[in-house]
Amino acid sequence: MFKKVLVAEDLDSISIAVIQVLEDLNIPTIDHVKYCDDGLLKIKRALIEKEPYDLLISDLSFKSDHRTINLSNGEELIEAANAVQPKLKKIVFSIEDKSYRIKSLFYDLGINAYVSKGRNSISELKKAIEGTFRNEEKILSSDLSFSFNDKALIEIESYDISILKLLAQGYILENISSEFKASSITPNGTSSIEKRINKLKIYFKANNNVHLIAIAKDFGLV
Amino acid sequence: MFKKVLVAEDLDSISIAVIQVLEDLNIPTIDHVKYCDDGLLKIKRALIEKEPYDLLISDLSFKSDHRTINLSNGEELIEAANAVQPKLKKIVFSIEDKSYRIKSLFYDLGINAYVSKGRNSISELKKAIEGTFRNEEKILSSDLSFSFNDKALIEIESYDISILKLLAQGYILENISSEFKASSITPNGTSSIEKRINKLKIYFKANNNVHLIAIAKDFGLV
DNA sequence: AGTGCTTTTACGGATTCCCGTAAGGAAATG
DNA sequence: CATTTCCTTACGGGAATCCGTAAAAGCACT
Repeated sequence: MFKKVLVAEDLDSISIAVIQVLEDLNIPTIDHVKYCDDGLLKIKRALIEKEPYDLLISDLSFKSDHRTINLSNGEELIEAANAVQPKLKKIVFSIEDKSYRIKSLFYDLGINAYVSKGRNSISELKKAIEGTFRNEEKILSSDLSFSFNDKALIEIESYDISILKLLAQGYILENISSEFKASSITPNGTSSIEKRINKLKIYFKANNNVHLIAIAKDFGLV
Repeated sequence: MFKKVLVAEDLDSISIAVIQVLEDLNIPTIDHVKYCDDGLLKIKRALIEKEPYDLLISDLSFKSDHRTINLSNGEELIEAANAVQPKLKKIVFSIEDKSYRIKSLFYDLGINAYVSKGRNSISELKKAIEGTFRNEEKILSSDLSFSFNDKALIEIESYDISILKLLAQGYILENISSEFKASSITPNGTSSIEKRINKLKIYFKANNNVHLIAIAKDFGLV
């Protein structure tokens, strides 16, 4: 079993349970951080001391408070961890259950398992840790209803997300167009962007832009 | 100290910690439900058996799954509980930190304490339980930065929320107007509604309706 | 080059939003 | 009862959207 595990989780009410799982699995070294920045520091230090972590278990969203921080969420922590220790195994333990966001964790950040916080997530977490140790790939907790074969949400790509993000910030078509030109994102004609928004509206069954953004917010796309 | 406490919390990873707090306080009877419906049933049954609960500790958001349910969140559970046992003491333990929503819990649902899930919420929860037992009023966990004297968000009233909700559902001004007429909500002229939306846009510094809804979603108003 | 195909961009009319001004009505004041 | 004030509603012009059509550009293939 794993020898050294790092837990990144801000809510004390949850970290207690996670650590308990790790203790049940007889893992000798268990470290816990409440801020992403501290997590990265610990990973770096462990590498320097030639005693690197075997596994990172991280939440996605972290509350902000008085402290000024560099890494504000689990995605950023994992990305930073990948930069210094690419082979580190990673399990995400979060409330998020939107397939779009979870898929990108596997494809873009190379995580090994995703466990959704739910009514039986402790046993799911245990299974995921064991599966990750046996080098199983793309482990999903069983309460998640989608599979990696679903085509549906893969087609929403980062281009669409960019549009939705700017719309949600109050940009009008023309602003988005010039913003895209400035960032050399194509297509960037107002008309093309308009068409794309139209597709999104059809896809999400939205009556208008306002409705579309409300839905996108619900899906956690922005 | 309290004799009989009910915990309504769906996430197993959190309920473990909450129950541990209650055990530390030597509370003889601790019950735990993962669904709001079950919570109401237990409250009713305890009343019938003449052994009612002293305290309800409830989360706000509950995940939906295969099960069909009547009460879908903590607000509804508390409302239902108030109907059958008005004097029941109530503590809400949730991740929510938007002042608007928290205030309405105190004013509309008469809860005794609100504890925000955070980095030190276990000790905050303990303090809140003790304070509630001593009949202290309107207890807020200390990481929440607002106070009940803030005027700011009180002025957003249910009329505004109705408008925002309908906007988020893709209604145009005219639809909202007729919807309000049908529900006999006044004012209901398109022009008045328009003006009110305008005020909201100024208040939230929104460029347009799309932006406004994005902000409203962030504030948890819809 | 030339052809067919797709993607991108351009344009125009209808609808809706945006925003200022003003008319109409109810309550309050004197 | 007249006047003021506040609230609601009406109206109009300009801006942004919605939605369809068509031209222009890019690309693969021959």
